[in-house]
Amino acid sequence: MNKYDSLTLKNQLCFPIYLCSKEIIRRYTPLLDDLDLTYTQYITMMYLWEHNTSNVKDISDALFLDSGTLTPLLKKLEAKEYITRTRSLKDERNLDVTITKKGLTLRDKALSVPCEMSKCINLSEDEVKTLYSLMYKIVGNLSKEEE
Amino acid sequence: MNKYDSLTLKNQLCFPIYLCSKEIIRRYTPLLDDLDLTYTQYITMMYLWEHNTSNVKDISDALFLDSGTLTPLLKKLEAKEYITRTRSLKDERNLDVTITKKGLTLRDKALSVPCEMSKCINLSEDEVKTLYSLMYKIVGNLSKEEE
DNA sequence: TACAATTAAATTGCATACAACCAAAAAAAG
DNA sequence: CTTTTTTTGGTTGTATGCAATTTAATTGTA
Repeated sequence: MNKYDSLTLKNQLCFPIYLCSKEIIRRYTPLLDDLDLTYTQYITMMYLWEHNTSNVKDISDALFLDSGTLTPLLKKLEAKEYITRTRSLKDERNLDVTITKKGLTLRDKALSVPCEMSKCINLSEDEVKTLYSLMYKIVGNLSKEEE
Repeated sequence: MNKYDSLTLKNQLCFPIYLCSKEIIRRYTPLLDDLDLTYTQYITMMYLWEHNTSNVKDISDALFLDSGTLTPLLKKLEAKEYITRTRSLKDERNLDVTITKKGLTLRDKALSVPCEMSKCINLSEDEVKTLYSLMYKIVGNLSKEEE
């Protein structure tokens, strides 16, 4: 026990969270290769599968990604013909992002991914529930402090 | 309840983990500015504060970062004069990474960081313990599958 | 001891991430 | 109805991350 104990890796809570996130995303990669999606593109598609049409701001708010990340990412999804990008007629500042037929089709191919992932994660239902709520609690606490 | 329920953001466990990691790192940034460190550089220094001397492979194993990430990062830490990089005499394939006096001094300046962070995270001791063990459980499960 | 296999870093290429800044459009204020 | 402010996306710059490849050094083997 010494004065620098708080600065050891094994006493960090953030480090395993960081590890966990990285390793999970690394594990997604081969599962998503079939869909020609990266992890970030996958969650973007997931948002669009639920909403069909949206814009950069709403996607940004939902996924906690800024335009510097989203603009090139959405261009890549457009290049793969999973979405379309058009200026809104009502408000030219907005960019309408809409899923295509090809993008919708992808949803069926993606159905096996969540199941495969949860097999890798391999937690009990209770553990998943606990973890889920703790994660959102932290995210909430972090944004609370920020106002 | 429909067939695509497993593909909604709110039913993902991985998404809040990913969010949490990102938001925590974003919160580290201003705290680490004083030390002229990024988050990844910070955990690398943390490892070196404990070990004084190491090499790329051991750092890589400890931090789950590959040489493609570490090589440029260590060069930056060298440029800041926090570490030295020299080829090992015993085995020229190895790169000796050693902390400098300036790098050691940094440790005292860093002492306030963990405390500040845990104030932002704001979880109870029990919650921290639960979360910590669940995170390492997942990391363990993921690497188990990988042999 | 030659030669193959292994190991450690470095390099290359691609995809995030975010801060900081910018430009255009729309809304608010006077 | 101008002028100012705010909002929305885009751009630029810096720093990861990782897969795949390469190079050099060392180890194992016939």
